[in-house]
Amino acid sequence: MFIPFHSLLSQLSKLKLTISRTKELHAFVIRTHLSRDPFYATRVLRFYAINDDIISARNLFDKTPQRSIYLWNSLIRAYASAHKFTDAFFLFKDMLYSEIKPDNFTFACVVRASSENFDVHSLRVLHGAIFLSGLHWDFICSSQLVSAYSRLGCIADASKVFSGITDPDLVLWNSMISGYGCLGELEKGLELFSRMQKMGLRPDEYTMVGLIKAIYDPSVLEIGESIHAFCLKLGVESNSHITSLLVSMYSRCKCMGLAFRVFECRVEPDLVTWSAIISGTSLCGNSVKALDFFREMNMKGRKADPPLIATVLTACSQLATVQPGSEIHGYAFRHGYHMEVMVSSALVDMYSKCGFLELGYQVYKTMTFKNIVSINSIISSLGLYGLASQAFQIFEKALVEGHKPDEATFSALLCACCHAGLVNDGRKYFRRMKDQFGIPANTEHYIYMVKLLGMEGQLREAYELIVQSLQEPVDSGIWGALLSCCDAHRNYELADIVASHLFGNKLENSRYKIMLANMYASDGRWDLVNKLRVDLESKELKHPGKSWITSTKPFP
DNA sequence: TTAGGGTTAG
Repeated sequence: MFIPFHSLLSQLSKLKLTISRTKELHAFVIRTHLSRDPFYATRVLRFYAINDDIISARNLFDKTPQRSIYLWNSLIRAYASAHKFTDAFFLFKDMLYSEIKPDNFTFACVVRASSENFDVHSLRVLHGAIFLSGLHWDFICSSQLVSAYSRLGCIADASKVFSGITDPDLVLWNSMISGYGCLGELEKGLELFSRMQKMGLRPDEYTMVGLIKAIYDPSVLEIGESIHAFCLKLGVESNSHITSLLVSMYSRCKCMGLAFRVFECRVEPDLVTWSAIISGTSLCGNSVKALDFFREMNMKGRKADPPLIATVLTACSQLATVQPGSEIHGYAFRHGYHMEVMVSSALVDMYSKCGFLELGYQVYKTMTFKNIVSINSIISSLGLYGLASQAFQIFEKALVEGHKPDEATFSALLCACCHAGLVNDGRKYFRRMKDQFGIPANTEHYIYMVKLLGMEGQLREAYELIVQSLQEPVDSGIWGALLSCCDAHRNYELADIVASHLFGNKLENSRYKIMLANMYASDGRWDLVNKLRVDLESKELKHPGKSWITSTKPFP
């Protein structure tokens, strides 16, 4: 039968085919010398890229003497989307030495690649090159710069790029709002949201995604509900991204009633939305119900993919029994997903949290492909069991094998140090993280360090570490950890200093106030205890009578 | 006058 290839050619660059059909078309392209035409060369190259045949794409590129900017950009993009970042950057460098100069789309592509490769250094170099090319006014370049800086947590840089644009378009506003959203900077996101509307721009689903992400906990539930209402007004609530994000948002706000309602409005939820309801339910402490959702999904004939299996395994790891988790292991095996790195890492985590470290270690050992996620999960597991030295060995071996540690690796290592009480090793890893790997310490790292130093009674050192290394306002969790140490060591002098930081930056909450009140009570400072009690009771907190005071000293 | 390329979810 005649294969109507000519009819396929018009949509060649968007065509995803079966392997045999791809081979046929490949043969056709060679037979007809189609790729010698500069226009078709690009289309064919993109066709190869979309069909995961990057080698043919490269061959075609090499054999095309007259390369247009389209051809260059298409191959750079093909490498970047295949996460072959080194190849993408090498090709970009070749381009700089060729007669074709990069345009705004080339820069947008490599900027995105540098952020996906977590490479801040390259990003800054590219930003400089964009500036020198005079492309910093371009919307396509600048929106990508805003997104890339935000993805890497450099929100100040993102904001600087954004403010440099006089009349930003919708995509630029959305990129900036999304950047703030990822960091939970709700106020700033809302401010931009209001400003863009004053400028006459109508928000769209991307805008709403950015805002929903900024709703981090129950204290801002009401704002979340207003954002939800705005989605209804815009008519974007049935968008699958919006649905799944609303489910996650209500779960973070511990408001499962609303999460279920959003979920039920969806006739055919996609896998991401199923995943959101499963992880949300589990996050709110009901892993049994989370597994019921998984069963329901299967009854409806939906087949889970590796990320969804990993989510279900995380729910299983919250249970006291290993049986559901091992059943999911069987499910993954039957569907051929047990060797997927995402699934195996979740299995390691699940088995160790359910009390079967040995089974988790077996899974880890049999993994054919390991990445930093799986390495982090075995380090965490070993740490959890107090086997710090084995965790350290895995870490060193991973370095030798060329793995690049990330912030979660150091969280796992510091956690292992905490469980084993290894203060000096903790200090050492904390230092190496910054000096050797250039990873800035995050809130979690500081909390582990505070706990570790607290164990040895080195409270001053912990305090100095916080004030020297972080800019105000320090995340309240770090001060909270130090406050607990002050309580344990009865260091009321330092507790006062910590309290002044907390109150000075409006970071105090009822938990810290109760902790402080107990310390003041133990210290006999009843005037301060009463002041805090009045404050707590005025906020109608449910702490009847004096029961929140646990001090052993008598209340006068 | 043929081409594509910038912001979203687990």
